[in-house]
Amino acid sequence: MNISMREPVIPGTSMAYHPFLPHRAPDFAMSAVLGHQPPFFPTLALPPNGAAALSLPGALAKPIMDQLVGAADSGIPFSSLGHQAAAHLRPLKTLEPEEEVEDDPKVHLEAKELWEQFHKRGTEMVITKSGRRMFPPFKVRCTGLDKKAKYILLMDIVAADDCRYKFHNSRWMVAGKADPEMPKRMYIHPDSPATGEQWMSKVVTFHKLKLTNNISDKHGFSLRCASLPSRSSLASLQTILNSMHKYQPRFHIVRANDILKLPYSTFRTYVFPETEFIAVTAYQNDKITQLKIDNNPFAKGFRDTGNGRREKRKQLTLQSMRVYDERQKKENGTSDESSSEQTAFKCFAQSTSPAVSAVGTSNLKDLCPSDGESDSESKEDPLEASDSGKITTTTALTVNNSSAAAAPGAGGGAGEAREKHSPSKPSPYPPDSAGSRGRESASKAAPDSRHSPATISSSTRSLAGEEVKSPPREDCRGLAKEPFAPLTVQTDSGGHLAQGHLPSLAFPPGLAGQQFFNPLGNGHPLLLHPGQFAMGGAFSSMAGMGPLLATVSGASAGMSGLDNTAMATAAAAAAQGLSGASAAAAAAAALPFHLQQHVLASQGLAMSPFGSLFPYPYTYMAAAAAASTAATSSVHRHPFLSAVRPRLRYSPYSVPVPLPDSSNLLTTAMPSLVGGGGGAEGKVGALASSPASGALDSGSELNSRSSTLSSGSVSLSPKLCSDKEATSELQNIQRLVSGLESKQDRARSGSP
DNA sequence: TCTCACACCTTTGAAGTGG
DNA sequence: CCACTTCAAAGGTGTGAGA
Repeated sequence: MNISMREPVIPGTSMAYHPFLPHRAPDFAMSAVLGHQPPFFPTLALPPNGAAALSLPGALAKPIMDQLVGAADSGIPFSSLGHQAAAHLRPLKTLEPEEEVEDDPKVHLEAKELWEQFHKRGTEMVITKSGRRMFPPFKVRCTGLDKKAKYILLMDIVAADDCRYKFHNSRWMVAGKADPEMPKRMYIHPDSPATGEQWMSKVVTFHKLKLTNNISDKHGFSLRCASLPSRSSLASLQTILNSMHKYQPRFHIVRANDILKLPYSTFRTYVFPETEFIAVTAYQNDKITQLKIDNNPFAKGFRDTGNGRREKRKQLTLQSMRVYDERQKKENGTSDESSSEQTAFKCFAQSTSPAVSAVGTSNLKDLCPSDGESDSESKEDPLEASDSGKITTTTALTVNNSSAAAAPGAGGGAGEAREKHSPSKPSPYPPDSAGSRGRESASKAAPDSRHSPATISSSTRSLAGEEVKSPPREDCRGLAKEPFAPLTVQTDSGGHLAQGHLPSLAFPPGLAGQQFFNPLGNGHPLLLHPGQFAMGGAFSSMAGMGPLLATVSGASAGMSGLDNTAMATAAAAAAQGLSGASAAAAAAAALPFHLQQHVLASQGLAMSPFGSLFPYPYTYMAAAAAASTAATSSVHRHPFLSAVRPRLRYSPYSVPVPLPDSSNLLTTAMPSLVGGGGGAEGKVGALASSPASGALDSGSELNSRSSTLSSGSVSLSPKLCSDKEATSELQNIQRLVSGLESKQDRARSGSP
């Protein structure tokens, strides 16, 4: 990246996009300057003091983008572009070789069985104003990464469908159309960027991510944050969800050595259908509650097996009943003592199950008839049962994978680390939090780090247990050994995003309109751990990235620039019941490419009701999203979970080239369907054994343990940074940025 | 349906202790 | 200086009452 901040400010750019303005978040988004679909339009949510550090010369964006878009549309060689545009093409071009290097990432969901158990019951995730963690925690293990290359790992949570749900008659039912979707945020793993080797050596966890329904939540660290967040808040960032709506977490791998390159990097997206959940403010399904209680160590106090509140309550009640019984006996000497006693016991036994064999345990038995051993383990240590015990044991029994167990080196190391940890104090998330403290048990984590041969193959299970038999899934059924397997999308080549073919993409009914196809086009802001901004390299390169990362400025042209056809399309889409986003996407799809960007950007910005936090709400998606959404008028998002894992490559760097039809895309997207098409999916089972079992905790010991991270972009773990240090870093950043700002101000005033 | 205070629990890190 | 233990604060849970 060789772009200098001394780039002259180009006039005519809306100040609203100036990132230095205090009333706006340091939002910057890279427009689809070259016709590709940026995986998302990131809005960095930053710690207050560091926010300015990401301030970028957004004012440059529009004119440059106009040049690029114009060139892309007209086929003008980039070399003929003005120096500004050309300057911004350089980094893109230099990235190409890196993107060309073939790696074959595979992602395996940790605690898969646990997730499946929850999923069978229609998992609920509690969301609160202050934010609640996900349980089970979202943890994955990566393989197939290029050991040397650096990757950024992200997670986000998107709506699974367009429905609102209600819990009625002990089951979740659709209760209408979804409420307007909350602005989404990308959660960047705090260890990002790290080498593939480092990622693969650990379990990547995102348990620090919290779910909230509080739209004024500040934990995205917007500019509006008035004070330096506490250390705890640094480590826990939140994403906003709607209660009673269904969501799907997604995991993204981006090969990039700098967070700032995210916008033009290739995204590989992995979706694990079993991680789908319904957000609730209070548990609706008792079974879910019990399952959580039985598995979440923090809820230990509610277990029937221990001395928790429930047990005490139960005992109290039991005691009072006994007293009552005795009184009855005295009053009525003819009563059957034993029977009355038993009656009382039966009553509780039925309602709450015996202490040792908890309800949850029995539930698990129902779910997993064969894992009696898990049960016993869970009794001994429910905590272990949650992640290591049950899951690991079950895994050992049911998952035919010895790769993890065959990783003695790493496992041994982890085991040593675990020795420090008191066995009586297991971590709730052994592979991560325990690992972060060097207590991880390899013997437990290793079996957990199984590979999923079916990881890349399609799932035969649809959401909510429905059996949606889409042809692709039928085709892949034979390949899928596991009921759940991640969907993968790789964003890469951008040809199909071009205007001409957009509406013609023939996605399977299930995929068309499926949000999954625009998953990264949602305009997710980025949730970054503050430590990730303590990157000298990042900031230095950031300066040059300004224009590219800057928003699609000048999008204020907005809808006024729409032609009638586009408007009609949008109106029609809206009339057909599409969401606003869909309608917008439809409109965009009907527009010339360069207009699409503007329209969408404009809408997104205009519609953002959340101020600085959400400059690019859902509608701020680009062409791919538009294509997928517009491809069908019937919103059928579900299918993306039931369909074959698509693997799309949206190259951020290529000029849009219309595809003849969708077959090309699908060929790439569904290698499992098109024989040999995809390679990655075809290599099921060919995974190398996972190295260590360890945790790449959000707290992240990665950086502290490893000195191999490049010095320029090492992300400091929040845990490792004291507040003082963080403050200092942020102040430095602020100074840096203030310098940039003054530069830019001068440039702006000096330009015509 | 949501919010809040609450009790119960784990995690975390600092302080203390001993070798 | 290191390893270990102890302790207290912080924070994660589901509960249940009330709005």
